[in-house]
Parts: sequence; C-alpha cells; structure tokens
Amino acid sequence: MTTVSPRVIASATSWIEGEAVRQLERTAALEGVRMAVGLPDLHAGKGHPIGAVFGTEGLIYPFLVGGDIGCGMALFSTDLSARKPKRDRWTTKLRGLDGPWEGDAGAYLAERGLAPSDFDGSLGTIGGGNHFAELQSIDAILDEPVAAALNLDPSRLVLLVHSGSRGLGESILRAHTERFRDGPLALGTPDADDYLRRHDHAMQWARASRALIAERFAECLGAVLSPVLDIFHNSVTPRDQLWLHRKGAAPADQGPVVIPGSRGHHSYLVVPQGDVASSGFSLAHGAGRKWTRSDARARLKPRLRPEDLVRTELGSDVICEDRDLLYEEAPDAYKSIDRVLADLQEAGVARPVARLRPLITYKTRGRDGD
DNA sequence: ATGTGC
Repeated sequence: MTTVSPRVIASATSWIEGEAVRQLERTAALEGVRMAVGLPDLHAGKGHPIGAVFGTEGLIYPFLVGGDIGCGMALFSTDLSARKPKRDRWTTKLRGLDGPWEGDAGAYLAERGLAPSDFDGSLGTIGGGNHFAELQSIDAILDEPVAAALNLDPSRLVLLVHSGSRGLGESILRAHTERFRDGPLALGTPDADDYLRRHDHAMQWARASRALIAERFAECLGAVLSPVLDIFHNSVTPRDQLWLHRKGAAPADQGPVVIPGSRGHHSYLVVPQGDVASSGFSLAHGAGRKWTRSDARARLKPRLRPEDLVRTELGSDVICEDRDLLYEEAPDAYKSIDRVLADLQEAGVARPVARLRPLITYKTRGRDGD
C-alpha cells in the first residue's frame, strides 16, 4: 500500500503543533487516501486534525467530516451605517437568540426544499464552542474590483455568522458510528448513498440555519440584510476523481471566502488564486487554536477577569454569558490570523479582498436563553 | 461540536 506524503501549507516561522502533524500523517495513511493537506490553521483534534483536507478514492470516511456536517461561514451586508455605530444600544437589543425561533421552522425549511427533521427546534440558533454571529465594519478594501463585484460598501456594516447543523449532523455521524465505528463506506453502496443523502441534507439545513440566525440578529436591530456568501468548511464532496473531506477547511474552488480571526482580531475576505490544487482545493477556515480549551482556562483565569474579555483590544464587545466559554474562546487561545493569511499568500493560493473589524460578537446570553 | 452527561 502506498502512503501519500501530507503537505502542510505554512511557512517555517509558523508554529504548528507536533501532535497536529502526527495526526495529519496518521490520517494520510488510511486506506484510500490519495491526498492530504494541512492548512495554516492546522491543529490537533480528537484523533484527526482540524484545518485539513483529505482526498480519497473509492471510500469515504464520515468521521473525517466530523459531527458538525455543513458547518461554515455566512456573510451578509446590512443597511446599518458604519459611520455612527450605536454599539451600546445594539448590544442591549441583541437578545433572545439562544432560545428556539418563534417562527415555523418546518415551513422555513420547506421553502428551501428541505425535509423536516427531529432537530428543527435548533434551526436559527448559534450553538456553542467557537460559533458566533458578529457585526463588523469593513476596515480596509484590499482588492477593489472583487469587493465591488460582491457589492461590499464600506459605509455599511456586515454580519458574519459561524454555525453548523447543531444536533442534526451529530445524529448522522452517531448513526454511522454505531454501525461502522470509525470505518469507511465504499462509494456506490446503499450505505454510502444513504450517508451522503443525509450529509447533503445537513449541509443545506446548516446553510438555512445561518440565514435564519442572521435574520434573527438583524431583527433585533431593525436592520435589513442582503447575502454576500455562504461557504462550508466541514463536508465531503467530489472533485475530479477524489472525494474531498474538508475538516475545518474552506473551499478554494468556489469563489471568495471569509477567514475569521479570533473574536478579538480582524477577519479577512479572501479570494482563491493560483494553483489551488496544490492546497487540496482548500484554504484555512480560521486562525486555528493555539491552546486547548482546558489550557486556555488554566492560563487565563488567573490573569484575566470576565470583564477584561467582554471588551477586546480592537474595542469590540463580546456577548458571552457563559464564563468558561469566555476563557476558552479568548483571543489569546488562538494563533495570529495575519500569520495564517501570510502563509496562504506566500503559498500563492489566496489574496485578501477586505479586512473586517469586529464591533459586536454574539456568543450566548447564557443557558437560560435571555 | 453536542436539544452536551451521572
């Protein structure tokens, strides 16, 4: 059996944890894997790395997509003026997003041609972990023509939503794992067809949920939205003769993507360029974790109070009433988004279009909703 | 990541 050598898209000065590279190598050695690439935000996950793409032939591995099938980033422009942001007022008005949507989720999904599921009560909710909805200003335009083609207007704020398929994707992976553990599915078999059908449903559910999160957020502020882009970073999809398993990897073959920094740093809108096959048709999906969740709590609790974390270095507000989550998701727990972007630029696979600056990040109002 | 786990 031939083993492919994984490529890591990162300069020598970028810190990549040894365990993440070992996970990349082990995963690259799985049966049927023909291509493995670590993106600059590569970090260790639970057995397999995050910030990576694996191309297989003949087989698919549901665990390489993970439980949050269809997780991704959606960007919307708003009619809110960037010139005089009413940050305090908006921060007060942003509530009620944690609980179930009061509207008819089944009808919302049906309008998009989607069948109902047992998890539709979570549609339009952000969820936990690194998920968020963030109001941002367009700090700098770095590629005028591309920005203009996307109708980006620096005088208006934008809304970035990071969320996925909540309990739905998790249930799909669990059903697979109960029968096959961490085993693959052979393409063309009924089991593979069944998984891919459910996977595609979870993808579209996640996209619909991001749109609904944005609508609920905008409704709190009385804002009007218009969609700019929506991209998946957890998925398995065919490309040429390979099946690309993206686990925390943005597509490089579907136009512009947003790469979020930490909640205290900028995000970048970038456009893929050059030989994107060299990076597995993929780009980084974020800054990447530097510290595990437990490390972040242990290191930061002694030196930072929650009050220090709800206002960031860039002067943005973070709405996060879950104390532990505030530490786990602190900007210091993440690598530098500028380094990640520089690595992609040096590899010749992406160039920046706009720099986005956080104004208000909504994580959670707490377990009781609001 | 998780309508989260005893």
